[in-house]
Amino acid sequence: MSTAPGDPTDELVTTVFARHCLSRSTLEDVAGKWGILALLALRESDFRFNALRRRVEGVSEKMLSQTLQTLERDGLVLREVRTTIPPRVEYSLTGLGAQVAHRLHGLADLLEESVPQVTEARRAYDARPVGTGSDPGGEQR
Amino acid sequence: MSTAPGDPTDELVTTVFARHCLSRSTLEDVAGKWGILALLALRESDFRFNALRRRVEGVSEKMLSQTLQTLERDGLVLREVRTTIPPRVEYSLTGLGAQVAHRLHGLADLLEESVPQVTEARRAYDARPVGTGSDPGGEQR
DNA sequence: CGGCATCCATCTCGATACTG
DNA sequence: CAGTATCGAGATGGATGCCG
Repeated sequence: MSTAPGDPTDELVTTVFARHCLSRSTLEDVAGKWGILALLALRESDFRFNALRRRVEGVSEKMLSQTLQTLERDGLVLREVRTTIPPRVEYSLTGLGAQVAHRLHGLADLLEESVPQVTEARRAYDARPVGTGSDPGGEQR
Repeated sequence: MSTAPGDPTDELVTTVFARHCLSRSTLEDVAGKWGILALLALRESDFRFNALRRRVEGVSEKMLSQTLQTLERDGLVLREVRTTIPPRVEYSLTGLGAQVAHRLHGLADLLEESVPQVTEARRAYDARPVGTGSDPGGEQR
């Protein structure tokens, strides 16, 4: 009984809802506070560490480093080191990373376009007094 | 100089990288640990609170409540209350929410398919000793 | 330059308890 | 059933110092 009763049964059979599924942990790695932004940035071009840090406003050295390690571990980001002085480390997307980033770009794009809608929705939400009495049915049982 | 030198200049002109852009805050609302899962679940069907809670494994009452409030405020989720006894609250996607959820579904789907790749990538990453000497160029400058 | 290690302030999250 | 309130644990993020 893994599907809800009356489920329209679209083709979404993923198990991201499952607690310990790897796809869910990957999803969290990607979607964490900085994962999306890092992937989107790398979609524009390869970056060296500090350049990437500048591109993603507000990220700390620590969190960017940690985020990139996670993404590298998941096989989404490639890290190339040149042990020169000064060092030079280039980050880029792997094939899989590019596919993920492509999807994220679609999402970010949509949200960008929807800024006016979201702004209005927030305004309306914040403006409403208290019990917005949406109480259509009176079935008391 | 908002674009990196040598930028291929694809059409991604969003400002999600900017610290205080509304699209970025919305992105964080959506992509937070539970936002994605809630939206994906609601894509399957409408849900009442506890049913949704069961669908999204591991979410606490508090976080689900908080997540839904945020999504409602952003205009992605609709909340319908029936003040009967016992109370009955239905959650569903708005038009915008459905668009967002559609994108997220694509992402989740991709990650599902990529489970083997990610598994292997993690294994390889964890197995490697230390300095995976990728040091192609010796340009010391 | 590109890190990692440590300390420390803060914020988020989750379990529990309580309300309508 | 559908939440809110509270509190402790852990994650997050900044500052600083060190290393290759």
